[in-house]
Amino acid sequence: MFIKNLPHKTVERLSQYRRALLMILSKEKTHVFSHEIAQMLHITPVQVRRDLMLIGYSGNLRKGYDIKELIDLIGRIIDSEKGQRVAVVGLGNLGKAIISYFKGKRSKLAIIAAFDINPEKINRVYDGVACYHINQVSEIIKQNNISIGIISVPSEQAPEIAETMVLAGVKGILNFTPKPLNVPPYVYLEEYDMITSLEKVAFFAKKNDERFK
Amino acid sequence: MFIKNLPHKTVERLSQYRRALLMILSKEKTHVFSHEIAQMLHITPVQVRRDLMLIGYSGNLRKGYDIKELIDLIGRIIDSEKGQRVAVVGLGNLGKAIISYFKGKRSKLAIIAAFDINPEKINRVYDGVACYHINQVSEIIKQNNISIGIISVPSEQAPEIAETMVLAGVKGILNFTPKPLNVPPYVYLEEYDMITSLEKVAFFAKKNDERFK
DNA sequence: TTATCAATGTGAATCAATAAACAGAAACCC
DNA sequence: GGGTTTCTGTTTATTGATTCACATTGATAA
Repeated sequence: MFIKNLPHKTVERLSQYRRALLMILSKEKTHVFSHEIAQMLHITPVQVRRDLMLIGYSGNLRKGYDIKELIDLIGRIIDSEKGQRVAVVGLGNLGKAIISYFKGKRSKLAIIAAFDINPEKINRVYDGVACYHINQVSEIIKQNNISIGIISVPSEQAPEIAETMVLAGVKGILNFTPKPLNVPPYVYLEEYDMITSLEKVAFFAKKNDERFK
Repeated sequence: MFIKNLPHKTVERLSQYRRALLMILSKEKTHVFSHEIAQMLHITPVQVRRDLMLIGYSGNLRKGYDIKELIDLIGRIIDSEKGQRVAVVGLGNLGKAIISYFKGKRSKLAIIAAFDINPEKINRVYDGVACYHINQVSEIIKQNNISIGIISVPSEQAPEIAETMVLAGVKGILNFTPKPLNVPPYVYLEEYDMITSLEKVAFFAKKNDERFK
């Protein structure tokens, strides 16, 4: 499946649509309206329809969208056909949280290795994921054809880990440290900065507080 | 300090500018150029200057911006004068990670309480933060005038916790569960969805992989 | 069978964010 | 002291994302 230049925000929402649809799939409904999807995610129905238009999916007038078909289609667009493997570097609280949040969620996207520097963690298995020493990152990534790396080490170590990962061949990095990273253009980088998010919430909370009486 | 309608993205970057500036403050430089800030965060110098323009800060031509002054000004804009208190509900791996990431970072924004349902955690102190039973959320929030809540419980419980928090008077919520929440307009809500982020990275990683041969 | 209704699909308009372009001024150099 | 360089500050243009407005159409009901 190949669609040119899907907007970033649309990709995010497709992931969310799929999750929401999987949740209602059981409920013996076969179809769903754009306004129902919209309500689940607190967005507008137009937004939903536009996104579906972008991926070329048509609903039935008056019946809505076929849930199963849509889940399938989203999968064919955002998943990689032959699957993608993921490694988590840094198995502190955050690393563990990521693994357990993600466990068993997507068959096409699997966390298959973790790395840490703490000897007590190495050669153990957490939630089904084996942990190796951090100096094996390159080796394990190459061996297992891992294409995505998650960085959850202390900030100072992030740039070095990123470089190792890039050299070992990952194609995407999700960085949980507040350290901005530098990667070549053929590697997709997503920064995920908890501290900034919290300060942002604090700012707008304060602002709302002033505005609403 | 009061500036009308700062764009969301600018607020995020201000938080990042401050962090970056605090890091170079030691290095006995007193001034910094827009292109230096830009380089640290991998954005363009124009972006930096525009943001600073929006908060009404002027640099010295040829010398750049006074680091100390700028840190101060950002503080006066994004921090609340009398400080804001934060509670974390759900002290699993993620909750702990948040607390330790945040520890000692900002004096005006302090995590002062955590909540869990596990008796082993209750009445203990993690990284300086006391943990209470989850049914005390409302009470403790009111008592301590906590204005910001972080939700890191399992998804199913998120809506209930959010409602409790809102009723107890929080003004902002940072939601780490993938469950979209419904809050009144006077409460600022930020959704922070790790699974979507990872799927997004996977999508663009795949796409890059196809594009760059 | 015709009118009405309730949904989709989409061009055009609006809004938000980023980048480009450039005027202006302090410092520097000769 | 005049010219050049290098930076800021801001206006304008561009790009990206969302919303509006409405044409269209299948189902339903009178």
